[in-house]
Amino acid sequence: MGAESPEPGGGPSPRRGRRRTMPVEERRSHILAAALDVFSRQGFAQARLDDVARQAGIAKGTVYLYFPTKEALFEELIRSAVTPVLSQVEAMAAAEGMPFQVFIGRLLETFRTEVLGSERRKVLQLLLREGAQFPGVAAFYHREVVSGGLRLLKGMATRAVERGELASDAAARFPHLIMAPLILCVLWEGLFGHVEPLDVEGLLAAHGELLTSGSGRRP
Amino acid sequence: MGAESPEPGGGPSPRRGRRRTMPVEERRSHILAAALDVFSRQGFAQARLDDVARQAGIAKGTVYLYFPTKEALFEELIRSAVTPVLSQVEAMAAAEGMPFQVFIGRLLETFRTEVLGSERRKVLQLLLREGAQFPGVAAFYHREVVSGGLRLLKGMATRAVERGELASDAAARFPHLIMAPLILCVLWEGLFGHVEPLDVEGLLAAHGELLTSGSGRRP
Amino acid sequence: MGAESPEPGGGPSPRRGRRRTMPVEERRSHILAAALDVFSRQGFAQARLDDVARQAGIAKGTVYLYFPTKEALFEELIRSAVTPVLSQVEAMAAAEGMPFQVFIGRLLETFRTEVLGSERRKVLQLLLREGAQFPGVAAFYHREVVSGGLRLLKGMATRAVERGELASDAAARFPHLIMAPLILCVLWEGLFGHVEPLDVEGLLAAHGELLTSGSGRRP
Amino acid sequence: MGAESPEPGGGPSPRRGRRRTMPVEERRSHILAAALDVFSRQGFAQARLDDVARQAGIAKGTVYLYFPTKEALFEELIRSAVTPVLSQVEAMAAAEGMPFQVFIGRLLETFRTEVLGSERRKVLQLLLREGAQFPGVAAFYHREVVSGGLRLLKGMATRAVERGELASDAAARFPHLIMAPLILCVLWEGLFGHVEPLDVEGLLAAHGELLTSGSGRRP
DNA sequence: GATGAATGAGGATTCATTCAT
DNA sequence: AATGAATGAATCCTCATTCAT
Repeated sequence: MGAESPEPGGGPSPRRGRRRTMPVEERRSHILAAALDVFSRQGFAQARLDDVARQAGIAKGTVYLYFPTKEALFEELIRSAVTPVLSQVEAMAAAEGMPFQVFIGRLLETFRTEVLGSERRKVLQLLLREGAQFPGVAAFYHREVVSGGLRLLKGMATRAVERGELASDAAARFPHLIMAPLILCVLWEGLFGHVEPLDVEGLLAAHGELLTSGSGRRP
Repeated sequence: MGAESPEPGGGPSPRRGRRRTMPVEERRSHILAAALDVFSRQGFAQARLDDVARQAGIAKGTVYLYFPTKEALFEELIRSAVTPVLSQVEAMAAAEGMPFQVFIGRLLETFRTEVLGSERRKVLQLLLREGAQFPGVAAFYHREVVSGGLRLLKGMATRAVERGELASDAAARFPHLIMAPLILCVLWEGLFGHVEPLDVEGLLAAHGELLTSGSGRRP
Repeated sequence: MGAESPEPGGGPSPRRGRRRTMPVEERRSHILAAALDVFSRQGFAQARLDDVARQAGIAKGTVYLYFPTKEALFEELIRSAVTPVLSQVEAMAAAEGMPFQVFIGRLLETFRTEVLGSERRKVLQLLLREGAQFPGVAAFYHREVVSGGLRLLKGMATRAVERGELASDAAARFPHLIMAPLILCVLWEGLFGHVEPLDVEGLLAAHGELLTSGSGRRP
Repeated sequence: MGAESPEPGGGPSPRRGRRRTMPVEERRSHILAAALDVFSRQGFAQARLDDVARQAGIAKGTVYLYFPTKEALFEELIRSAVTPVLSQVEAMAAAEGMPFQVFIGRLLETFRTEVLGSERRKVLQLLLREGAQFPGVAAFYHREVVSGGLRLLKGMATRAVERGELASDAAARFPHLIMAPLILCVLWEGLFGHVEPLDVEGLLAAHGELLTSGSGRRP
């Protein structure tokens, strides 16, 4: 009757959590890193934003100060991890006169250290697993990475064929073939890594061998 | 699975007089087929049992008469789709004296029609996407399919090297390389198929070419 | 590792609640009645669907089998309580030759018993309080009740003026004036009812008096 | 805004040198004005303190320097808008010998310009909509405005009856009847204003006519 | 066996309130 | 005093699972 509040028992209670203010971009990265970890471990749908927050050392609601929805967080995750990879390979490819065999060797090595051996592996796994549910992300990734990457590889392979470094133009026509085993490594690690670890180094070496097996100028 | 349980309510069950709308196994397959379709379109977590039931033309509760949980349904899905594929390739490999190049050609062709061009494609996509969340299923698949498949390919490739059909033993050491582009095709279709369709036939042909490029006895 | 489930601790637990199946329409009404009660006591925004469910004696999720959203529930609430009232007054007005004073008396009496003294009072209170937040509902109510009601009153008042029963055509031009005190009663009950109860009967009688005060044929 | 802050690096704070951007009372009114606008547009529960702050041109936290809770803000809102209205009418009523008809005319006119045509309309709408959720506010409003207002009207009407200016004592017994159409106007504007605008001037004139219809000394 | 209405735990999202700066 | 990032309780809604028929 005389009570002012419509629901006497309700209302938020006092807070206790410690607060740390942090540069916006740094916190953003923290959240993205936590999200990458949680999403890649649990899968997008299974992951709880709560876990992401806890992993990032912040409160649930704080995530929403940086990303409007769970989906947006996922999309940003993929987006933010994209540019660095490609540019590195592009730089590598820019070196004129590099033999195809050397290029492939460096490419595989780069992939091994910069993707398989880093957090980027998780990004790629995430894309491979969840991409079908996020057409926009898949299209973005295709546009920003796949398309350019394949074009670059196609160019290198084509040049190699023209120079007589490659007996077959298979890789020039389908540069996908250069990437396929790399993708396989990423997948294997996620699926069967615990059952039967893969000798990635050996596999990639063998792949390089196969790619350039018919190489050498035929008289 | 649940089909064998006696009347839960007790009392004498007039079991023989009952006519089933459909043989148990047939209904099971219907459910599995529906689940495959729904799961592969929506992803395991996103898929609703309601949709599976509707697609199977039955009531939601009926699914639980055949599979105890959603996860069990998923696991059965993968399990039930496994055996047929392998045996076919094994039969193919059994033919003595078949040149490696021919074997590879048939393998790729079989994969193209029997996997990419069939419902099995969905099974594989599903495994690739969800396998990491189902360690048991992944282990099962590795044990029942991957392991044996790789062993078979390894044997074939090794024989080919011994016969001098292959210049490099790369594929013999890492038969994964034979499968990688096939896996790539399955992935591509799910991820980028709508953005940039893949010339699967061409790619597989190029792959076969590359695999056997150094082949043939050098004079 | 060998566990099948991605999250061993998760998943729903067994249920205990009693279930009662009930004719669909009956259950719908139960929910609407509960919603009316809860919404009118707490206000739409403050009300929890949980409370509505508890009041209806069902589980939270069951509400969603009958109404897609909280808003839809609110809208149905208003919609479902609309038609009966108007038709009753229309029937009353249909009696030819009824003196205006008698009509007004009956109208006020009907409003007192059928609205103020029933659940419809809550519907009206709800509409008055929340209508501004639900333009669709307000428009619906205007179209289905207000508009027709005012037209009816206007007709009656106009006839009364023509017959010389009313000295002033004020009510004929603005039949809203006939309704205003009724609305006031509904508001008062919700706002000040506990502080100072209103003598509704007296007020309505006085209103009727005032409406027809100048009545009687002037020579 | 931030320009006034002293050296953040520490040292003794020269507090006396601080100039406030704005006198406390002025800022309070700004917040109340903003709250009135936001609350009356969105409803109390739906309104966000964030919006109030933005509308007031201050930060969210600043609101809490002036009002302890959202509810307190609402209550102050109603409280602060109360006194001015009543006193004006009281002043008007103080004029001895004013004919009732004239008084009513002025009252309605005052209401039309000072309430319907001003921010006070929003206060009244807010009270009518949310009052039931704030018993304390409703009681306050009843005590400070309604009660006194009705007493005043009752007095005027009673005098008019005694003077023979009114044929009926209906309005003297229930001065609510004088207010009812005014309330209706406020409600209508919020509910149906966009669907069917109300001719407020006409309606109020008709109301005045009706109130005094039997008036004038009968010869 | 088959059904599908009912259940209720779970999780994304909101927002009043706090507090370090 | 003012700020606004951070907090986390609260709640709508979903959907795997159950069970009365």
